[in-house]
Amino acid sequence: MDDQTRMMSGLAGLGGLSQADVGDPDGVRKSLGQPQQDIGDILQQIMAITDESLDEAQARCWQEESPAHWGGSDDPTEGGGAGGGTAGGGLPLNFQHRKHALNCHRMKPALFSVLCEIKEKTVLSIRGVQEEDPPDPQIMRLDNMLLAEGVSGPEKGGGSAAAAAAAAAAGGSPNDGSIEHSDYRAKLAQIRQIYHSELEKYEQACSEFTNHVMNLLREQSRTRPISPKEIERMVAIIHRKFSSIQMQLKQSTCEAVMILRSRFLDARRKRRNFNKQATEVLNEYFYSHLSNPYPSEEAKEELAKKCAITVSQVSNWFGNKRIRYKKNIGKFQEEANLYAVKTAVDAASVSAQASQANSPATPNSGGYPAPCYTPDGRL
DNA sequence: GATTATGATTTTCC
DNA sequence: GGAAAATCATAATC
Repeated sequence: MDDQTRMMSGLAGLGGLSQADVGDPDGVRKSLGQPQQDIGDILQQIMAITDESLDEAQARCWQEESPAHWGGSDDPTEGGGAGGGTAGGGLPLNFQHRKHALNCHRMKPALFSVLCEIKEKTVLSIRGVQEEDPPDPQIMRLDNMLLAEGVSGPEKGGGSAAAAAAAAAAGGSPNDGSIEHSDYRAKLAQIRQIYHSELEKYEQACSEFTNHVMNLLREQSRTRPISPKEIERMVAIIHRKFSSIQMQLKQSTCEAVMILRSRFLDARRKRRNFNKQATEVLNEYFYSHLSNPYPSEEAKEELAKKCAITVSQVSNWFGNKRIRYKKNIGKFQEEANLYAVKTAVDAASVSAQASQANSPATPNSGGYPAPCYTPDGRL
């Protein structure tokens, strides 16, 4: 059954109602001029009003209607009949009257529901497919990032968690209490504040605009068929528009956090010398394994634990030490002698077996360490 | 303030 | 991918 047939059959069903069923408010009788208004005529009236623009209607009514008809109206919404015969909006009274009569008609909701149904199944059904968008992955990424950085969601002490993570990543202690750390927190809190303030503004504007549009559509739904579903769709469209603005805000915030974070990490590059004990442990290992100063992963972990530094710091230290020793053996000779003696003393105090266990590769224990190169030119 | 020492990063090589 | 080599950046020393 096509829409037109369905509409007509629906209307035919409505037409079968008795006058008592339909009712007949006085206003309608007066305005339509017939005690038993045919349903088709009502439909025609509706179509006439809804199809034509206000300007067209106004122009037509001004031409068609004689001034004698402009006398007055029982429509309280009109501006009264005296002095000119037009309603508040400048529309002829007849036009206003007819509209009001239709609004009051008991059949209007049924007719409008049929029209809404037709409308729903034609134009809106096409849009409906496009409107069911999945959540935007970009927004999800931005949201996750803002959440992780402590900008959105519950406050993490001004982003101290992120700062701690950044500090840990840089190999430093998160409890440094450095100036950079507090600066980072303060600036992140500032970004957070601006973000929330702007977000609130957007949400408020969105809410206000949505309400405005909803009221407008509800008002218009008195004179043209607008289903609640259509209003919902319109609201969804508005929300999508505002969410695209929100995405820009989120992007800007993410960029600001990234810049701040990179500055913070740069600041963390400020190196701090390892403490004396850590340097001693590392040097001891280096000079006692001078023939093969390449600690295994296990040895690195052990050294890192002993020195309270990270494994990568141990790797860095050995990398630097190897290259610098190789470049200037003479300069390091004294230091090498010192640690050789120390190692010898230590070795004497512990069992030879323990000494072996401590040195997976053949250690240069005892004697003066001398540079030793591997065939490929390495130490 | 210049110099040196040293931890970290980047580039290059195998 | 790991190590060497070069380089950067800052702490420490004079």
